[in-house]
Amino acid sequence: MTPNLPPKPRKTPVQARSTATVEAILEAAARILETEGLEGYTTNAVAKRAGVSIGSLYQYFPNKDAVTAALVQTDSETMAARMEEVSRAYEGKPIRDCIDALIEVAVCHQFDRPMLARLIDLEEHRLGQDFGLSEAKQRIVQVVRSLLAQSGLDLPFDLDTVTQDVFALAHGITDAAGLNGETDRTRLNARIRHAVLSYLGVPAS
Amino acid sequence: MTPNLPPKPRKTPVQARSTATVEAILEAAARILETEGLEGYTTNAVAKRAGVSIGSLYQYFPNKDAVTAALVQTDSETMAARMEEVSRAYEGKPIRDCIDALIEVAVCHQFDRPMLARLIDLEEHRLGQDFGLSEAKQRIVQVVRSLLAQSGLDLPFDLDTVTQDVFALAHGITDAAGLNGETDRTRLNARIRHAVLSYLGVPAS
DNA sequence: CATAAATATGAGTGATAGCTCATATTGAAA
DNA sequence: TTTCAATATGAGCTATCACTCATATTTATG
Repeated sequence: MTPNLPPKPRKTPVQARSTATVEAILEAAARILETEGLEGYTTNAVAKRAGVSIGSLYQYFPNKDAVTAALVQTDSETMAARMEEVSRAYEGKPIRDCIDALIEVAVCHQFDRPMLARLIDLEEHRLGQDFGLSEAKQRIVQVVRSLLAQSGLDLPFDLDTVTQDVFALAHGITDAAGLNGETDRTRLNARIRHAVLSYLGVPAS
Repeated sequence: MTPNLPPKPRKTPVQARSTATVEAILEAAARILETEGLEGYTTNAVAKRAGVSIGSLYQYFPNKDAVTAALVQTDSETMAARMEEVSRAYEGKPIRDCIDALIEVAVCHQFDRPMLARLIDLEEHRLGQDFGLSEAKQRIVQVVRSLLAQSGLDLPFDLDTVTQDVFALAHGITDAAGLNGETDRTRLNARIRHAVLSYLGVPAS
């Protein structure tokens, strides 16, 4: 049986040409979400802005959600890589400095493209775990979790809760600042730093 | 000139019947956003769940965005009223208690319907100020702003920044908890309380 | 060059969403 | 009861969106 089920239409790019096409599509998707929001986020619009035909898009992505999922995944993996790098670079150094650097990364990630970050977050939840999205996200959490575990701090709640809350409050503050049109990143860093350190109970320097 | 521009088709309900219709529509809209998300949020679906015809919906709302805007506005006004009530009730009492009560209100507002709260927030920003949404939101902010102003606390940043950040971090923590499927509201309150009080520099009790 | 695989194209298709409008029903005032 | 405004109805129009497919072009390889 299984006569001719159209075999999951997603070719893997092998030539440089098609790799560029896929990259252009993902970049276009990001830019459209950023500037037009979900309403303007159509596959035809993405293809057009990427400078490729709609047919090309569907050669590499079986459907629209797959484009979104790829965007989310790329985004998460970039973030994970940066945070792991910072974590390595600050090994042995004071925790305050490491937290500062991590905040810098996180803020940079969502502050100058607030709408995009927000919508990626939304779509990530909508798509759920069914697309294998969670792996990179867990690596991100793990960086902070183990940093806190090794810190010797007397945490106000259990380790997982504190980890989640630190992310969440930093996320919340950044989100609000971004949507509010703020531009002073240094100032934003200072505020998040204050919020995080005081939540953790790190004594003032 | 101006021959017969279809005069902004929005009737104001005058009989009890139509008031009930409008309420049913808004309630249905909320429930659909909560359970189906933006994908299932169509005017036809809203009308169906409200138990009215699609034509009735368009008698009272000129378009889909107007339904959303009304939902947002109702939501904001409920929130504003509750916070103002708490603010009045706790006048003269210790600021810690008032903050607790305000957190209770805020958490209650978005914790048990996290998806709805999230999407309302998103749509609110998408619609922008063009719908006169901001008035109730400003009242909400004002409650906390004046509470802080009268507190005599030595704030870590300027008043408006602190106000915004307190909202944002509480919002972030609640959002994450809600999406994470947590159910223990008391515990969540404690965490937000800790985050807010330590951010504000209120000494431990 | 020859050939086949990889890649690109874009008009077209089916489904659905927002919204209209002609008509029907209900309620209130006289 | 008569009459008219208020309210309700839902089939159907139009636009748009996700997605397909037959065809054309480009590249790799021998």
